[in-house]
Amino acid sequence: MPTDTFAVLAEPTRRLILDQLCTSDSSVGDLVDALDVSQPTMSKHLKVLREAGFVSCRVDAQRRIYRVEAPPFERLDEWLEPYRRLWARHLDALERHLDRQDHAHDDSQEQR
Amino acid sequence: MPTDTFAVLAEPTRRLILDQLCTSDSSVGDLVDALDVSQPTMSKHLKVLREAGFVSCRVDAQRRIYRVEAPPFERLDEWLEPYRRLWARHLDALERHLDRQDHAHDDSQEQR
DNA sequence: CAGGCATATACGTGTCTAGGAATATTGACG
DNA sequence: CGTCAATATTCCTAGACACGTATATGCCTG
Repeated sequence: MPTDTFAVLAEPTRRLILDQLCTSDSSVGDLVDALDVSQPTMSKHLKVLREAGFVSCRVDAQRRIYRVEAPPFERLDEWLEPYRRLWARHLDALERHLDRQDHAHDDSQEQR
Repeated sequence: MPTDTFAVLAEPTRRLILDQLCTSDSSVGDLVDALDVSQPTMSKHLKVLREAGFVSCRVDAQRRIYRVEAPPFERLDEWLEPYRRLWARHLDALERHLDRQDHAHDDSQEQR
C-alpha cells in the first residue's frame, strides 16, 4: 500500500470526484459543472488521483475523459482485512449480550 | 462517514499505532517503546484516534490501556461498497481478454 | 495559421498539522 | 502531604497543501 493512499482520500473534494466518476466516466468540464469547483482546482485534484492510480484518463479531442480504477480500492480492501476480526469481536460481544438477556429472561420466566 | 476518517488514517504513525493495537491492547508507554515516537506525540495521536472512534481506553492505575474499536473500520468498509463493482469490471475485462486469447487460439487451430 | 475551447501548470498565499520542548495533571504510595 | 510515574496539554515552529489568479499547452475549425 503506497503510504499516500489515505492522504489522497483525505480530501473531501477528491472523494466527491471519485463518487461522481463511480457513476460515469466524465470529462474535466463535466466534473467542474457537477461539483462546484474551479477548473484549475479540478485539474490538480485529478492529477493527484491519477498519480495515485485512482483514475485514468483517455484523450477525446481536446477533452480528457476520466475514469475510476480498481487497484487502489482493492489495496484499501486488503488493508482493511486484519481489522475485520474486530467485526467478529463485535458480534461476539453482541451475542454474549443477547445471551445474557436471554438468561435474564429465563430467570424471570422459569425456575432453575 | 465523518469527513475526517480518512484524514485520521492519512498519518503513517497513526496507522502503525492501529496496527500495533490490532495485535494487542497497549498502554501509552508500550506504544512509545514499540514504535519509535516521543510520548507527547504518541498522546496526541491517541487523542486524535480516540476522538475519531478508532480506539478507546480504559484506566489501569496511572496507565491508560488503549484498544482498537470496530465502528470506524466498518464505516470504511461500507464506504468501499460502491467501488466494489470495479472489481467485477476488472474481472470481466480479464475474462474478455482470456476469451480473446482463446479465440485467437481457436483461429490458429480450427477453421471457423 | 489564427482564434477559440478544454485542460494543465506556475506562482503566491493562507491554513492546517505534526513534532519538539516544556509544563500540567492524575494516581499511587510512602 | 511530598514525590514519583504515567500520561495529557500547551506553545512554538516548519513543512505541506488547497485554492485563486494568471498563464501555458494542445487540439480543433474556419
